[in-house]
Amino acid sequence: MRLSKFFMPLLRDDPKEAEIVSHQLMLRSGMIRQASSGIYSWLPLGHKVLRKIEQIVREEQDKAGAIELLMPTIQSADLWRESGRYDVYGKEMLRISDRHDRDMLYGPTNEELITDIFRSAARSYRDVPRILYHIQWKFRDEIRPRFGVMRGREFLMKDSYSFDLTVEGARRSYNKMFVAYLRTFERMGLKSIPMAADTGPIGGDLSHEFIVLAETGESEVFCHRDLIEKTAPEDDIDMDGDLSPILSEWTSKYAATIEKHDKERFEAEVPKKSRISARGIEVGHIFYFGTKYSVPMNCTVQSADGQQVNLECGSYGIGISRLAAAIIEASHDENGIIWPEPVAPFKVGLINLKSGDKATDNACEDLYNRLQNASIEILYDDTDDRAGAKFAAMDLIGLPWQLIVGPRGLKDKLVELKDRRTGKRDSLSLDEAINRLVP
RNA sequence: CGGGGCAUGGCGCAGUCUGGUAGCGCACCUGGUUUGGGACCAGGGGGUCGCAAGUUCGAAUCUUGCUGCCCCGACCA
Repeated sequence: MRLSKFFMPLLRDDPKEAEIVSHQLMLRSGMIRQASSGIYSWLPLGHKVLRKIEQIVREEQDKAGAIELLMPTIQSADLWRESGRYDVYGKEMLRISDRHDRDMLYGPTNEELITDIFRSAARSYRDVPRILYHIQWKFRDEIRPRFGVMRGREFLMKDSYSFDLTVEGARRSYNKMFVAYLRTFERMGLKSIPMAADTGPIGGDLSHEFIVLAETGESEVFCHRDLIEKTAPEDDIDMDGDLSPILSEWTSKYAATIEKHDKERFEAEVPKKSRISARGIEVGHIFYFGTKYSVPMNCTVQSADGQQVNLECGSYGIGISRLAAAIIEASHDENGIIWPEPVAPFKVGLINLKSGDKATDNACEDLYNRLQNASIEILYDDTDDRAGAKFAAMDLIGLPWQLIVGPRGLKDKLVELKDRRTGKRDSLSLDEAINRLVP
């Protein structure tokens, strides 16, 4: 993409409404624009990041055997009356009526809808287990939206729902999602730590929050140092095998958010040098809730011995739009964003230091074409801004690599490759630069 | 929802107290000089001062009502 043809409105100053760094940087880098309180448009740069995150989540769900579908944003109130949640949910639920005065709502979550879908299709124990998921926008009319997309009213979520015949089966589904989540966040360059959590209004008795550590995170968390140093299971893990050892490995050490923190237990269980107290952001939440919806909504299958059995269920969320902000909170410096490569909107920013200079233009065009042909995502700053402005803009938007081309280096047939994270620059020939960028 | 604050060009702000017909920096356009970390000079374009009613010869400024947005708290992926 040529910057001169792209749509990326940068701001030099922080808009005054932005309080936290991810919100400031998302606005300044032209990723998002506020439409109204807690509701955002995703501009091209932000949209690319959102899609990258979404795709990683999708791949890890698929790998765990979950099956993608898509449910609507607008739901009928009838299903919610059936589960009993219509009157319980409160003002967070955006209630609307259609032209026939039917009660509708913009879905804050989808347990009712998926249960309705599943009960109408599943007849036999052979139809389970299944994990179904979708990636869809949700709306919760928060009393006070804040921090940009970190706590918006409209947000993009991945939601999975598991259906099993038995409690043991439901635990296996839960374990799959648990492991999938570890891998998902690690692929995005994040350190996530599963922490025991309240089950909240959804109910149930087994639940973990996945917390990403970030200095500017919103909640205070406490955990054993070993958990920070742990890495997620490898790519070759058998998701259909017994995952419970991994679960115990990750849940046997102390980890709690401030809400669940037990200071005495923390100090009793964890040696002083291993105690971590930090800040974090909740990016995922998994629940096992048994028959909470399958009983009132009569979601059953027939078992091998001929009985009608209510299914054992769980739900598993990942805040996709929130992750974009969480990644920035965890990865930035005073100059701007530092994208981990797997979620970067482009891999490389090509900086032409002297547009209009023939040798420089030619070298840039050559690099641009060759990298494009190698399927490298590249943003070419071909504008006639001054060098300093281009450096500042490229640092702000945080592409992992900057390829810097100017007359000074070209005299010796060299260009510079700068690593955004470390700031390290290497002078290389054009061919070497390309070899470094093409895997 | 309780408490506090803000609303003036794309962004950041001054002007409001003390009423006289709108200004600054950045950004944008034109020309020139520049050109490796947010250049300089000159000349331009862009604003029903959130909305409505009122007071007044005259309202960004005073009064009343409304709306939107932000911050703290309670709540939350």
